[in-house]
Amino acid sequence: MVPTSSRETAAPAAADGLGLRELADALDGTPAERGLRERKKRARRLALIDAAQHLVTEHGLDAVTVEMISARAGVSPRTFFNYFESKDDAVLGADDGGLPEDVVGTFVDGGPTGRLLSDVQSLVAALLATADEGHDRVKKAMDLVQQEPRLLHRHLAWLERHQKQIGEIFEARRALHPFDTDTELLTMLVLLLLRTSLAAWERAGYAGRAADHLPSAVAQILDLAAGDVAP
Amino acid sequence: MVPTSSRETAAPAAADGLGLRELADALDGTPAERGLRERKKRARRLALIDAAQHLVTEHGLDAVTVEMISARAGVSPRTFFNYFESKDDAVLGADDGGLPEDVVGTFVDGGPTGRLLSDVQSLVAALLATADEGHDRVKKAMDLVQQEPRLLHRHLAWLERHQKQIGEIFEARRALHPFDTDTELLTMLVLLLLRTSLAAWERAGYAGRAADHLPSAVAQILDLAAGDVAP
DNA sequence: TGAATTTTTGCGCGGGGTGCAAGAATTGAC
DNA sequence: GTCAATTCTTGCACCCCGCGCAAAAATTCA
Repeated sequence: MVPTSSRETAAPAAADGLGLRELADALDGTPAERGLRERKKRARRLALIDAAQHLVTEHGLDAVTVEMISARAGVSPRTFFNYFESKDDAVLGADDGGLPEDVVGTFVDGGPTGRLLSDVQSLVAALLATADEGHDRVKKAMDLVQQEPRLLHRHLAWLERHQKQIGEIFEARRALHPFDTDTELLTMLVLLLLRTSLAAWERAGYAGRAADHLPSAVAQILDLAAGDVAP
Repeated sequence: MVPTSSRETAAPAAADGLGLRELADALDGTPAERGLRERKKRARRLALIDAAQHLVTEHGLDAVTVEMISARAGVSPRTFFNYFESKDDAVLGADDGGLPEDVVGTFVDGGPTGRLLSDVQSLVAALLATADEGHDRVKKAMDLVQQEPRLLHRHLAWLERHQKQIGEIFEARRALHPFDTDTELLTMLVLLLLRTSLAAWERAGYAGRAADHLPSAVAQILDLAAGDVAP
């Protein structure tokens, strides 16, 4: 449940020179985990995601069973459900991550720009930043969503999970810096910006970072509005 | 699969005076169906929706099984799946309906206003109009979505089903009257407007028609944009 | 090394959803 | 009204998802 922030990956990680380092890398590629248990857990999780993504790209979502995935990952089917709530979650490697506290704080305090749309943009940018950490797994997940539209609803599942948090963030800001926009609408706006940015990122062949495509999405909304009020 | 347009309901339907009329009304409330078969089918469908909605409001979504629903509706569990693809569809009474051809035609031809946002608004209004036809069933569905957020993803499921059609509509218009906005973004915008309007309608206690709350949603977007470009 | 804790795994079960073929009901022709 | 064609329902068998439970295996800590 705790957001397994993959910050460690990019961190300096000065050599805590143990012979276990090699094992850790062999298992996973992610160094500097606290213990054998944690490393194995992480390794299994990634193995399951990889297995799921491989199998689905090859045979299609419906032809792949949890049994196949767990077999390919070398664990029992029952164990699969210790790691994921559903097959779809494994395919997408649902990492969550949540919003960083500092970003939330700034937003609630009426920042960073003081303009609501732009500040929502900063929230979405923070969300998209987690996509960049996810290496190829996120990209593969994107491709799979494209290939299997049925997976699209997981975006909403994600929203549902964070709906409350996001709603509270908006309410907190509203209390300090009143605005008229419905919380409902803003929540959907977050989803819209996420989807649009990720789609554009995908169309660009995953060049650069996902958040690079956010400004364009926002600009399109501004254009849309400008074109409507003053044709 | 064919959208069971509820146009017949409003149609003049000159009396094809059979004694069966009473039976039809007893079964359903909707007069003037073509044959016994069609009427029974409609009656069963509505019975299943009512059963599902009743049971779910009473016991919660997860405590209700397809078996219960079909038992309450007086059909076999197997028959349930002749009418709905999933339990959720029955609960929401997924009626679809699709977009009326004339509305689509006008939109593709660059109408009705020539301003993209406003014209998207007309599409959403047409979609919302079908919600008004649905009497209480739609309202109940809305309440249930509120009560069981897990049902929310059916909005997206709906989108998935029509994504292609909607995308094509946008592309068709783009061919005649070029614009820059991503099809992706517009599709999500439709969803955003739908959700926001329905939510507002619900907050208003279902007073008036769902589409009445659409302009406010659009206005909020315009405000958002205006506040961002010129604080 | 041995006890405590965590995790995996096998087992069983309820429920969703589908293909199939038999049988019941509706329809249309006569 | 009767009978054949069509359509629909239903029971049956089946696979898969997802979870609770308890035994067994692995890891941690002393």
